[in-house]
Amino acid sequence: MDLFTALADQTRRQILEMLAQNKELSASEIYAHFTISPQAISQHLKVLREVKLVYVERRAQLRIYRINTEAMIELESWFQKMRHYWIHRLDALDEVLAAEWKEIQKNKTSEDDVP
Amino acid sequence: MDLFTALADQTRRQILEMLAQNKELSASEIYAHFTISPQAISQHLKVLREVKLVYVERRAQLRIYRINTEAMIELESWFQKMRHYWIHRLDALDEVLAAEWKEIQKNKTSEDDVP
DNA sequence: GATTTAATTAAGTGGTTGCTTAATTAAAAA
DNA sequence: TTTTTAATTAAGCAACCACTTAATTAAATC
Repeated sequence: MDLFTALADQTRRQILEMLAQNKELSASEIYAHFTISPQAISQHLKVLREVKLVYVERRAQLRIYRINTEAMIELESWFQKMRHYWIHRLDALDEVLAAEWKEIQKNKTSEDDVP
Repeated sequence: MDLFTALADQTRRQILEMLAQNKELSASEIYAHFTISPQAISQHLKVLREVKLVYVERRAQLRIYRINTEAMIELESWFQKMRHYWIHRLDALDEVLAAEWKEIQKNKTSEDDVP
């Protein structure tokens, strides 16, 4: 089970999205958002723990989960590497820059408003 | 089969890496780099076609493959969205920026040498 | 037309996966 | 101490997945 495989499942992606938006969540808080069984969620959380996309802290009977942002950045770095590859293909420079520019503009306007 | 699921397999990631570095490759050129059977590679290429991570052109008996960079950018945008989430959590701002800064510096030094 | 080349599709299979229900463990509350 | 709460682990299963070999399709070459 590697990082990319862990991301293949939509439920797990949704869990990560929740954890990206919240400092920490207990297992109960996480599975309250799903219709599938708590045991199924627990299995997904186990996968995420094993690939270190999340951390868990035992707090009495609570299991508190947090996202590992460094692992997320590591995943993202693969896409940056890929972009680097095709950007540095001289044959594709013009068309690639145009497509990227369009996408970067779309994302950049919301990312620059860091307080 | 969605974009993330297509990326779960290492062989498919390797195919995409090859296509990111080359304008186009025939199926034969692709599977020449692997020890698994050509039929297995063909099945992986089919997955990549179905989720539109690659394009294929019939050129006589050749099947010429190219990467769809826009789909790659779409995938990457999910990570950008996730980063946006945790950056905008006020509780995590300090520690997150530190981890990100370290990673961005690592990637930025190689990405700025666009010719 | 027969043979070769390029590639895909078909069929089969052992292992994995995402779900379920059942059972267990750990801690708090009564 | 018993009951409740929180969560995980165990067991089961149908569907899926990544591989294989076999067969087929399409185009070029002889």
